[in-house]
Amino acid sequence: MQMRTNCIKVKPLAPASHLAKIAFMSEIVRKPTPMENALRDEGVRLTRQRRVLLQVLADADDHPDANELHRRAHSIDPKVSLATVYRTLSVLEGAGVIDRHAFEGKPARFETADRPHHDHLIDLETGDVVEFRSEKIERLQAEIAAELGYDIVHHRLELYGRRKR
Amino acid sequence: MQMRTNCIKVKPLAPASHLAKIAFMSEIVRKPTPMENALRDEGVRLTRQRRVLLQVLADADDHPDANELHRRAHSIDPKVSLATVYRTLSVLEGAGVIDRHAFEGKPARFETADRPHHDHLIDLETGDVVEFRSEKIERLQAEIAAELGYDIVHHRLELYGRRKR
DNA sequence: TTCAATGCAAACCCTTTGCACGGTA
DNA sequence: TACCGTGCAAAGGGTTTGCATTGAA
Repeated sequence: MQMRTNCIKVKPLAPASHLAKIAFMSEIVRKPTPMENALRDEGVRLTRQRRVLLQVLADADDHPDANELHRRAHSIDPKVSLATVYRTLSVLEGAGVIDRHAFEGKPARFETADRPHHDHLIDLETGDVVEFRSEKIERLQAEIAAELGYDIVHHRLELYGRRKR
Repeated sequence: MQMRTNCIKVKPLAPASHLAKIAFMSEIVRKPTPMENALRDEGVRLTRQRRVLLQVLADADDHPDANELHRRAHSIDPKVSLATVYRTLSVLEGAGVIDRHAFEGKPARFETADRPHHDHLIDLETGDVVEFRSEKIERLQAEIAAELGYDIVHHRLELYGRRKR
């Protein structure tokens, strides 16, 4: 999801032997992503670890958990620890740039919050997550809460199912 | 919730000094509750600990967690351990006589499954749980899952809110 | 009498935290 | 340079499990 392809500005046709140097340069000239800006707005430092995690999150389209995010980040840069992944995830959640989902008592799974609100259907066999959105359900939820005398702060709707065959 | 008052058959006006004996007798003559029958149908033994937990669950109307259930059961009979509470809760869940809810990554909370399906609104300030049911939402959920090519096995709808004032 | 169920404590899993060091602003 | 963020390992909270013992059937 979300094209974060590469805004990396590199001379085309650079010889392979210069890759390391180019990668280093790209760190400098790349324009800040929306998530990076959000972090800056939070007044927190933009460390190498956080940049890597941001990258991994932007590339993910499968709602990974903290462990999986660490695995991916660590494979890009071994200097990313699991503790930092957790700490950064909290910061990002606080900044509103990612959403945390606690499906069925399982470890929390994360996704970037760059798309409009939606709910989830979880495939019980594969763990796959399908996203959907229903205006009608959203409206009904608000009505119900109002009737019960509450203001909704947030809500969760999860469907657990098996693929029809 | 649910009247489990007492099907205990005891001579009325029994002197207080005989309470212990009467309690013992009531164990014998009390007719089995639906939950006890469900356990028997599962082919598991009906131990003292399980009877106590069943009792506590039947009396609860506040969606207690395992720890709280243990506290209550233990105050009735100190010979109920937390491990047994967890083990029995699993058995009961398997037998379909209780429902387990994992609200917001918090410890699981339980309720008897003797009433029709309903969803929950959680008061973010007090942790109170309000139950509700919406046929419309139920129907919409089924439609959505079908459109996505899935059969719903179960679902969760939780509203998190703050009391209006 | 048998073997499922128990209590206890240790183990588990996910997540958070204390501390001394390291790197961003 | 200041001090926030880090890695590491230890601690935390909820839940499960191995094992010898108990007790329901």
